[in-house]
Amino acid sequence: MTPPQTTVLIVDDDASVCRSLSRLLRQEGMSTRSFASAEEFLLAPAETWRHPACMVLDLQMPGLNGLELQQMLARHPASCPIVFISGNGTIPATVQAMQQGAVNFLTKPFDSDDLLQAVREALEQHRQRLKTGARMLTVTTRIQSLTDREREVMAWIITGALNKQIAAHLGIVEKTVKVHRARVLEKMQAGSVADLVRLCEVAAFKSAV
Amino acid sequence: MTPPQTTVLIVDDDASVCRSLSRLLRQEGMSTRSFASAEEFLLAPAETWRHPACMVLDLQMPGLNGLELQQMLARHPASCPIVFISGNGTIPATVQAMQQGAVNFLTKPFDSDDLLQAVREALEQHRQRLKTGARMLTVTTRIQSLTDREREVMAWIITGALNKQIAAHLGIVEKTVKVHRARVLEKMQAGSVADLVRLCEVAAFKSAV
DNA sequence: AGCCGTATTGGTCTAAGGTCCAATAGCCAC
DNA sequence: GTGGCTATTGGACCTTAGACCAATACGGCT
Repeated sequence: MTPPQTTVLIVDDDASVCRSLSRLLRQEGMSTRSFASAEEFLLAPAETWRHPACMVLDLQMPGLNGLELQQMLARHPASCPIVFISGNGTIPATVQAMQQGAVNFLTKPFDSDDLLQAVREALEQHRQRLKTGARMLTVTTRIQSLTDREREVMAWIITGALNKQIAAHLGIVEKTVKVHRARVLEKMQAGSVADLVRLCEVAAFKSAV
Repeated sequence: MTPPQTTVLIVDDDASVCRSLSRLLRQEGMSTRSFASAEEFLLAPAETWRHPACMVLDLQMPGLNGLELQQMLARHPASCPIVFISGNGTIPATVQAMQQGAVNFLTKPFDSDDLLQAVREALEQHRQRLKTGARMLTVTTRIQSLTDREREVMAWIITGALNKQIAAHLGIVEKTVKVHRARVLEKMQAGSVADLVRLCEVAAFKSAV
């Protein structure tokens, strides 16, 4: 009962591994997509890992290896969790992979159930990431819709400063601050200062001080 | 130039490993304490890992092994980061150790520099944990100093509710809410509602709704 | 019984926030 | 230049919040 649009991306230079993995995962209702190398994967459109997805990544491959690909993807904010598989992996490689956020590191031949469990966990992680990412996006979008002045005022509001104090800091009249304040709450879709503070937290918007 | 009171706890059944590790770390200005087994470690007072500290833990030991000890310590909120060392560790063991939060997993014989680097990273992690832990403690202490009613009112305040609305929810008069509100801000040492919201965030104090 | 902490309510007064209204000035683009 | 966006200010009016004072009621503790 895996939800729709659940996709697992398989990167392995061994075509037979890709095939068998693909078969296994499709039996579980997941769709798959295989790549014979890291380079081939990188050429795929970013759209590919938009939906709840994860990767099953081989450690040793000609060209870019799994760890290098992982590093490249780590830079990307919306990259998907990785389950490593390896024929003859080493402990240092395992450590590095895990330190960089891999969900699991399985050695070939691996147990089907182990892989399935790891993939499910990875998918769950990705679902969470997408959720928090989406929330952050909506908030940052709202922040960008503010004018510079409004952002400035907001920075002071979330410090708990009074309108009078904000006015003094900005060299303007209290009345103007009120106007900005009202517009900030409106644009940010915050019903109160408390809401505004929480919104700024999720977007990591820091105050002036 | 390691700061004072930096302690590394070594748990290894091989006395020679304890000795050489101890010598290495002391040369770097850290104090050490060795334990021949997990059981011996557990008998030590919790005070031992109060200060910036970390553990160097052997995977294979008679009695409780390293992973089991790690699991037991994971339950403890103020446990210290762990650097694993192992003579003949496996990849599955490495994965488990890392999934449970280990800083690193080194194989014997390991490079002194690698170990030192891992230990330094572990100490840094512990420092951070202590810091956030201390902050959380002060906040939860303040929350505990509130009366039940005050906590109730605070829960509504951080939703952004007006005094009048809070009064309606609690079936009391607005005036009373004002009194509670003032006392909450005072006891929580929050200069404003914005501060209060942030304090509640770090203590994971959730509102009623 | 008397004291203390807690919860509750009352009043008054000041300061601050929010909501209408309307207006001016600078800047950029069509 | 005209129109639109932005920043700014003004006023009137109402709602809230906060600070000061004081009071009652209940329960636990000495």
